[in-house]
Amino acid sequence: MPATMRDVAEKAGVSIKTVSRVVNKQGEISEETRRRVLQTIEALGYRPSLVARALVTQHSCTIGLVMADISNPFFPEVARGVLDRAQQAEYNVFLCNTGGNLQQELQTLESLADHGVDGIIIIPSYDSAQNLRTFVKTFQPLVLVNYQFEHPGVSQIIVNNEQGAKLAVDYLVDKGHQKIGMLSGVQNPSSNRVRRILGYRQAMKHHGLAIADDWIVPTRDSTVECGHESTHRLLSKHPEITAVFAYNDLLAIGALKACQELGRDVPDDCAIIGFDDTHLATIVNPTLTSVRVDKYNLGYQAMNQLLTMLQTPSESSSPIHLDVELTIRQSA
Amino acid sequence: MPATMRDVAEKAGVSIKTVSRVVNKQGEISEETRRRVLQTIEALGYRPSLVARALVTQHSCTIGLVMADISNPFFPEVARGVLDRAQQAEYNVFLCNTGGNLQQELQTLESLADHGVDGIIIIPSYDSAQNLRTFVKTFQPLVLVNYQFEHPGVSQIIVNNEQGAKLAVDYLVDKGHQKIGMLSGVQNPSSNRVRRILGYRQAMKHHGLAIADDWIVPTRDSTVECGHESTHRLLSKHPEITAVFAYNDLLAIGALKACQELGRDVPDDCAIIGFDDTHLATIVNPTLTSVRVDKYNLGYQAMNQLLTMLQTPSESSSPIHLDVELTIRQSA
DNA sequence: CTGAAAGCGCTTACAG
DNA sequence: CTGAAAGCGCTTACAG
Repeated sequence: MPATMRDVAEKAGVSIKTVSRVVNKQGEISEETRRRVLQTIEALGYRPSLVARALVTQHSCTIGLVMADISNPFFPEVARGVLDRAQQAEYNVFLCNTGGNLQQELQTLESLADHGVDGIIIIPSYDSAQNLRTFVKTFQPLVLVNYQFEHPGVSQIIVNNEQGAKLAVDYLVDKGHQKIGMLSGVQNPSSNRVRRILGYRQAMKHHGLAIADDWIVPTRDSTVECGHESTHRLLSKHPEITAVFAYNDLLAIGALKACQELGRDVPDDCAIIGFDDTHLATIVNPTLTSVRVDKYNLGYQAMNQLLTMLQTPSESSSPIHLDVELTIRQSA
Repeated sequence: MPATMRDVAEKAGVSIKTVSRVVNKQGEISEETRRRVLQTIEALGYRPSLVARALVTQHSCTIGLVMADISNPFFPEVARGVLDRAQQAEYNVFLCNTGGNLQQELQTLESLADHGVDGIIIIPSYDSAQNLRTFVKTFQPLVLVNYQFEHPGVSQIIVNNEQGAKLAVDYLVDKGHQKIGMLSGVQNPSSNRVRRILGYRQAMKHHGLAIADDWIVPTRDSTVECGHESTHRLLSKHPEITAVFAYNDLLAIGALKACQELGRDVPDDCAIIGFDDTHLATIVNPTLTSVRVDKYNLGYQAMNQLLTMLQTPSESSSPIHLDVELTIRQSA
């Protein structure tokens, strides 16, 4: 049985309240009492129970981090950013993996609330809107990563997707490409997806370049396999295309494979650019040029924003946009 | 302010205790009262506070998961296994990332104890022994992943490293290789490392094959770059080597690059086998043959073992060994 | 089948 | 500078 505050108080011959004051460094205390209490704490190896404290302060120093799939190389970096910032502030973090299942997502959120977390950071799925609407009624504050959803008590950290697509297209055009295809990812209305497509369209337009409708190919999934298949189809049907901009690195890596099989040299016969700049980009051959998202910072800023909201609950922030850059490697 | 048990009791016109009984499905209750209480709970959107419950039951339904680096592709899979099993049992999981820093590891462990977790799963660093000895005195139960440390209240889940090395060597020998080098990873006494080297030595011996001392090359780090450099040196100094067994996939991928630069075809001029079978193995070209570790299951079994210990605290288990297999792809 | 009392380990006003 | 009382939201014996 670990020692309690009462144990310390009895052994030191003071009241519980005095021990509490020493532990929390609040109020004036005679130096002598303080020392004696501190010694007793040391001797008994006393540590305050955060559970008991949480019950009375309604403040647990814990938060929840909810995402679809920690196995996806994008997420661990975000998690690390959250964890590092949380640790600085002496918060502990519950990690929850929903597997992209909406029902489980809602259960998870409620379970976190039951555990008394002070706030939640969530990277929603494209179709989480209903869950968020339901949940935000009973729980705040919330920080959303890469998700458009305005609500009091809710903050958003969003990657500048349009800028990323624009950087990719500008670079390709600068290299002399005019017929640029896009692997646009799973056909859903995720704002990540919509905005990357939008950025691509706008950039092309800005350069006075036309886009054939079927240069933009949605994929069944955002995997290497799908990138591979889709690129095969795209380049067979439209051999005039000399560059491919992919929704993410996995699709881009699939495109790399397809070009190899089609005997098209990368980047000379076909340039390829990915998105996210995961660690996979440096491992493939040729290495992948990719739009770099500072995933660690995404998590770090999300936690930082949550801490701000925890301090000043009134805080109603407009979305924070995170800039991206283009990391140039061999594939383009 | 969320509704409390007292709110429900008052509104339903019963005692707090009766509400508690309904919520916890314990004791006999007249069907009519039960229904009325349930209705009130629904109406008020009441959810029991797990914090309050934890304080009295000394049982929080939370555990801690401690690791060095969630960014390393090995760990997210383990985490997923832990999370899935935890969720089945309605446990929530605190994730802690130590960055391999021993001081932070200890602080993290103590912070988890302060938060009242029921148990902890830790993937220790090679030099965590002192921390574990200190911490286990005040906190149990503990489950260690891939770490040798016998103690009451401590269980271990360990990958069968020797078997993995043996599978790799057996396969290479079967393919006609006799001079097999090894990239043995960072020179530290981690049991993973020691046992993979041991397995390699034993398997070679078993086939009657000699090993020159400098066929086993430690690396500065376990990264692609180090695998790259080390393989360059190894193959320049010992061109007779026709196969390389690497401590992990990253080193093996570095070896792949080195062979390419040296003009040695993989697998014909030099076969390469990695360890862990991370998702990187399928992405490189040629794809990497690797000793498959069921990382998800490693986490799943760890959580399972922790749950067992939580139910029967006496449980003093011997280490659980997880078998591995060889996933054959193009590199060997 | 239901309830009043005590207590989990702390902190928060309120006194002195 | 220090303490006694009440209470955070529950559960655990103990009664009836």
